[in-house]
Amino acid sequence: MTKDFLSEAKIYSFWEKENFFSASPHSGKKSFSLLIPPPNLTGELHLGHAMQHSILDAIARFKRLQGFDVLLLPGVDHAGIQFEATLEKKLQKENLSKEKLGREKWLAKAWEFKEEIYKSVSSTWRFMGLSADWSREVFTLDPGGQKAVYQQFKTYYDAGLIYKGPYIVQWCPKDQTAIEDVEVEYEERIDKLYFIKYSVGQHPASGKSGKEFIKVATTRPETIFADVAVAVHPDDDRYKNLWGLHATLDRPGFLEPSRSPVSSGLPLIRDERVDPKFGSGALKITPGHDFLDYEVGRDHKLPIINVVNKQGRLTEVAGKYAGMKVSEARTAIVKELKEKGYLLDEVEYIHNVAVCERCKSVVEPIISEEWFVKVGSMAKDAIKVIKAGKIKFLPSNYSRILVDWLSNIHDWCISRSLWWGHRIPVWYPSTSLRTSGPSTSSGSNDRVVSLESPGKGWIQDEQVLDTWFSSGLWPLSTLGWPEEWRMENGHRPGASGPQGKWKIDENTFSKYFPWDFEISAPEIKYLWIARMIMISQFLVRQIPFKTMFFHGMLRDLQGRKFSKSLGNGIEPTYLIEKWGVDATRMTLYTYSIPGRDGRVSREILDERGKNFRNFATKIRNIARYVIELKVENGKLKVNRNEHKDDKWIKDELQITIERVTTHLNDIELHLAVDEIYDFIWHKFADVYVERSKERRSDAQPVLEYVLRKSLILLHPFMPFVTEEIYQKFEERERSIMVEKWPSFGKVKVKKPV
RNA sequence: GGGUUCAUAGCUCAGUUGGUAGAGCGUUCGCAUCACACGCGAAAGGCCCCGGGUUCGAAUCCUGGUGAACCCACCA
Repeated sequence: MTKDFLSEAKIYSFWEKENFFSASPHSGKKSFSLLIPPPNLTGELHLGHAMQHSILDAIARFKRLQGFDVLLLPGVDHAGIQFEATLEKKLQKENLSKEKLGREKWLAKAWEFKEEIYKSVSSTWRFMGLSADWSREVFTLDPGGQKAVYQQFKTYYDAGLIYKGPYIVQWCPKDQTAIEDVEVEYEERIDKLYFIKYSVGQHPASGKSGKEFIKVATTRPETIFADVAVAVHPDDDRYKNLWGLHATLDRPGFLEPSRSPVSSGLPLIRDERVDPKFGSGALKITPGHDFLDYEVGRDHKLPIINVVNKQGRLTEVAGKYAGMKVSEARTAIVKELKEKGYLLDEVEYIHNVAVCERCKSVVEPIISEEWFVKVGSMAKDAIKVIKAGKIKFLPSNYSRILVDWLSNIHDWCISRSLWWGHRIPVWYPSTSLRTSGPSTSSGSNDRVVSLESPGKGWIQDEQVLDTWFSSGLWPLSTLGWPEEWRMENGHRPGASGPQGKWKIDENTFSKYFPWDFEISAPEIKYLWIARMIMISQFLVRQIPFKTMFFHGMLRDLQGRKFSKSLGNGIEPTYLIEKWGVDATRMTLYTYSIPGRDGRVSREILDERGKNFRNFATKIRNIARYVIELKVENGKLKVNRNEHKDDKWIKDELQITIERVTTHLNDIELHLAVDEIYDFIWHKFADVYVERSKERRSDAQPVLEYVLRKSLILLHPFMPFVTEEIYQKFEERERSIMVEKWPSFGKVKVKKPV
């Protein structure tokens, strides 16, 4: 760490001590609220976070200087799946596991681990100069958050929007949980496409089975035990002769007797969703393990058979293959098919395989009992407010992108088989089945929705809620909803009001909600942004935020996302340690163009970092020059006849103030940075300061004036250098943070004191 | 398959209502000038992807190509 670091830390603690970051709900000032997207508790903050936080902080500081009562609210997200995966790795090293510890002990470990990670996140925030109101800092699993999430669940439940039911879900055998479509990635892989002989069984016309057979193409021969039909396209002439005969089909004979309930006599069905051009045009229908098949099966009222369990192993349905892993079973079954002559053909086949976004293991479509929210009507309301232009999106085309997605929305699967999260607030009498799972179909009449146990003999649902269920509530829960909200609607909170860090203040909710500004990476526009809009609209009939800013993604030079597995990540601390916080922030602003991705490498970032580090030095030197004479001349004469240079620099300053202000209002920070940089270096320093040397004392008042305004203009972007210089330069003010943002009307040179 | 975005100096990119191109880094030349060598002064470098259209005039608007990237859906 360099010297600069220490002084930055000193400045930061000075600001904190002076309470400059706190919002003041009771002040008469107009409010401006910014909500920090809660980072996932999985480790260090990355470059994208650093950019997000720098943008938020610049706007917060700008608004504060403009005289607003600014609320910049920090918090972190528990990030269920990701957190558990990170913790699991850590526990493995200690030779521990979820199974060994059990739920209670594991949760204690988890909270310890949370604190550990949190410390690093929190220190990075302070390090970057984030002027957040730490007194209001929140965590999704805090008591207040629990209460808010419960209220959300209860509201949906009472409105009849929540149901539990069997559903085909993407199941991650490694993370042992259902994951959402949006959490699934597709990897291109080369696999084999197998053509298997299904013989025509009972031939109703002749009464006996003939030698006829049809070829069925599949990439997953191991699910053959869960077949319940074979489907062809209705117009496919190749199979016309079989329809009229009500033929049934048998799978390869050696597979019997398996314990499959449907072991032979598969019906031949016709369905338009079958692509006659693919493979042989005949598709085996396996509703338990394929999304398309699930739908086809449902529409044809076919049974569902599970042949793959949640551990990714075959069930007893598979007879002698039971217990084998999917991949092992596939090899073994193909071998036997080949030996017995049922494998008609196999070809290499490139296709997309669904993998878990986080752990990259192949996900299994599986039937599971899960909780859902019917979001259809909520989505419609969200579409309405978006279409009405109530929310300003940057870039603007995101409003249509979100509307498109909301228009085709499916019910939201909100249950996850994890421990880290908000446990589903549903209780069952201990006599009934309590776990969610494939075989469970507990009666719905005897369950109770409650945050606390309804009493002895009740057992809580084992699952937790999807992380996004609480993240989607973030704009509300951070401001004390539902207690605060009810208060303002005439209800006093009961004795069981929120505790912990959550502040309840009667003015908070109405003053800061809806949020003035929210920022996000585009990749979570559906997971998070769309849901916040739906949820706010449903629960409080208001939009969650007025301006929604989507920054671009920082990528590597090949355009790839930064990821741990690729090892192409660049930590913000790399830049900070090399060039300082202010320069790092400036570098990041040059990439903060709405919706536009940036390609970076260490070398490229270093170029800019170095440049802005030099810029910081430049300003220090300008200040040194200006201050030199200031000390000598306590009093300065105002020159009556304005020199042409003075007039020029003041005009240039006016233009710069106007442009920087406009660009900040439009959230075009890269342009604002450009303007201020160009003005300070190439106009003020290169021209005015140079020329002032010939008329030094005459120019002094203007030098001081321009420097003072420049520092204020630059402060939102480079908070530390500007404060450092300001402290040396001004004696009467406490901090640059309590200065006034310059206006760009007609400004006269202030009479120097 | 559906959608979005991008194509500007050697590199990474700006360019806000259409009016003969800008930054940073790099390159070349000169300078230890008393705020600053993390600097100062100067210079080279671009049919603004290609074709067509609108216009007095287009990097900027429309259309068609070509190339690149991303998002969504997903084929057994």
